[in-house]
Amino acid sequence: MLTQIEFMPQNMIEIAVFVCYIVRDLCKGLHKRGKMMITIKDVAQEAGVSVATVSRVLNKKGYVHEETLAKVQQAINKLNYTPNEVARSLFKRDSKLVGLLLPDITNPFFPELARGVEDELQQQGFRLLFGNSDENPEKAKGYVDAFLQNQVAGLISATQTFHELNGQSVNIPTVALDRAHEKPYAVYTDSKEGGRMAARELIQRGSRKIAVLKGPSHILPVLERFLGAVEVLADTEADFHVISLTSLSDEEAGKRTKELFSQFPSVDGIIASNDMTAIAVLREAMRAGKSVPGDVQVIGFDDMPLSRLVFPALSTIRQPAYEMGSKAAQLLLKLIRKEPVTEKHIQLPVTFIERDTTRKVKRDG
Amino acid sequence: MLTQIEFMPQNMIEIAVFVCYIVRDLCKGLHKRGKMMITIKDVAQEAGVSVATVSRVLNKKGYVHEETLAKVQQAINKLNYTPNEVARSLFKRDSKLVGLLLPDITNPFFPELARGVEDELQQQGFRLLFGNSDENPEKAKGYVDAFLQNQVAGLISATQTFHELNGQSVNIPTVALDRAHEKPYAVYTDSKEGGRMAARELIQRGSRKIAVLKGPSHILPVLERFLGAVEVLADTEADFHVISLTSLSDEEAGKRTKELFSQFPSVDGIIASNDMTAIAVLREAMRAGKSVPGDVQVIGFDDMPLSRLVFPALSTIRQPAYEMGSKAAQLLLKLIRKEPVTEKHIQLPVTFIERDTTRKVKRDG
DNA sequence: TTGAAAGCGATACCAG
DNA sequence: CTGGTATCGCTTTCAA
Repeated sequence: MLTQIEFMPQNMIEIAVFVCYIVRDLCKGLHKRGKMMITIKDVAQEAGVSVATVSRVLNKKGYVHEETLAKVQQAINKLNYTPNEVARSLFKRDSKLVGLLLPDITNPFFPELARGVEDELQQQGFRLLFGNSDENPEKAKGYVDAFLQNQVAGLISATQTFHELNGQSVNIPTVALDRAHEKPYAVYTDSKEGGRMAARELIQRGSRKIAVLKGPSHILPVLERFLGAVEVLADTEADFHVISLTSLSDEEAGKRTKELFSQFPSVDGIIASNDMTAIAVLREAMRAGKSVPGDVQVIGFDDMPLSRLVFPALSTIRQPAYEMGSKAAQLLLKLIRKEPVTEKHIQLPVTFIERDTTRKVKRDG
Repeated sequence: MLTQIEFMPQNMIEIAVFVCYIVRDLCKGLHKRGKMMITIKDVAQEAGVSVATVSRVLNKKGYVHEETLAKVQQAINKLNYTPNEVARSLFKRDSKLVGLLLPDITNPFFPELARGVEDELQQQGFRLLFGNSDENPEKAKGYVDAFLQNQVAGLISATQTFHELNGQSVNIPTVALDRAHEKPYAVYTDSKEGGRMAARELIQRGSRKIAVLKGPSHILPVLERFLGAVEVLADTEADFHVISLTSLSDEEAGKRTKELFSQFPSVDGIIASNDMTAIAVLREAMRAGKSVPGDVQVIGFDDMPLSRLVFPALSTIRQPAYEMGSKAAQLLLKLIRKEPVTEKHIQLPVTFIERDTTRKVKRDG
């Protein structure tokens, strides 16, 4: 603000200049003054103390006199002040943010997982920065960079492509959501055992001509569950046929299943890559006029929320998605707080969920 | 660092004191030195210029000499420097973050929507801060506060409870994902017309004893679609029966449908609250041995990805979830950039997706 | 075209 | 117990 008027404008030009000065001075130091925000300074002023003191009460650190504390809290309430997390983060070199990298939230397996992560973090005062990588390394890197630039306190990643850039300098707490022994911290399910389980259950329930839908092998847990199934199948006298899918899309699964039924009409058991493909299989079976589980049994993998809703309700190998998320979050939180962790790798069990696409087993004995 | 050694220690105590001083001085100003990060200063030093200059090339603002520019860029590459978004945000009083508040990502309608938002933002260099409100005002408020404290550049909310706290001082760009005329900016579908559409299609295809599943009326679009359906139904000579659900859970829908079939076995058309409930209905119909669409037609609302996978594939009124998300993000981005917006309210059309739970219409004429 | 310096809001040291 | 102040990494005047 002009503090003194140094001259009286005499003509238009001088007036213009004068106005310019006023405007300039008015704008000084206010390069961005859209929204005013209440700062710790305002609180200090209101309470008649220093910012240091306000900071102390904010963080409940150091000594503050009872009365002072009351004054400060009053000021805080009166002004409706909330501390600026950004300023905090800048100074502390970390934040209350956690980055979550998923292949694709649109894949029905992930929402539950994300929810598990989110619930756990939310309870502990952390927030989620979230991205879909589409298993695209570029995108994944973009997100990790962005997370790092925002000084997230930790990272949870369910993408395959993630650990490749992990080698970089991601030296913040990180937990992976794959089976991944090479990674320092991870939460996963026993996919191979899941595969075995699926095969066993089908065999036990009488299937002898089994088709296995092999998902894209570059997705580790998908490969493992396939391997598990084959391991068991190879050990029986059952015939089996492997169908290699290039994606987990339901179109492809549907199409290939149709072919399967016309090529091998006698197939009496199908182990799908996951629930999504299992449902596609189911649909083709119905279309082909097969009775499920009478003519052909079908078993999925994942146990997405909708699997129990289809008709017939899908039997499947359940991965506890929500729990995986929440365990991962718990682990991460421990790492962030530098609390001791006993289990660096957490393996959650898979379970067979018996519904209506498999036959009821006859009690032996 | 001790710059001068003022005395020579003579005995153990003095040595101890001496060591203490050294340690203290070494630690000075290094309250948190876990991970070193490369700052603009390092780049400046490496390039032999000032930080101001580096900042200029970073932001492509102001004049920078060709050669200087080259030097700086080299330094940046050499050091693999990325600017700290937090520091940036602090100064600029906003960030490259956008807050997304959803009722529950686990509800199959939302992942697609979230993906739409995310894709759009990601392309424009923005990142997503994300929370589930469960339509709980406390939680919603918690998230909005957190978003604000992190200086998000904008907010997208699909929760009912959101606008209540909107009255507060949320003076950053915000777009709502409900039909909400009271809100300044919103993206939504024409739910009422959707409801009408559902009723019309069922009537046109011959249903005369129709049951309408009314979802919880506090969810606006759910209420509207119900109202739309009733509006059409009331205008025909068809009987109809309303079932009030207290939630959109499939258990409740299933249970109530079961009751319905035993109470009114002659019901020949069901308008569900959404696809989730429609699938529950479908399942009960199959269980009850009804043929769909022969005995009873079923129509859903939403068109979730799985709806076409169930058997019989679900006929439904489609809401373009992905598009809603991406439109909302586009609108928000415009607001953030203070670009002119022509449409403050964007209404997206709903469409009838004819699949196999409704009868094929006989061409009239 | 460049650099020095003043912040952005909060924290933590140190001296009182 | 409290206040002054340097600092976090970056942007933006302003003067050179």
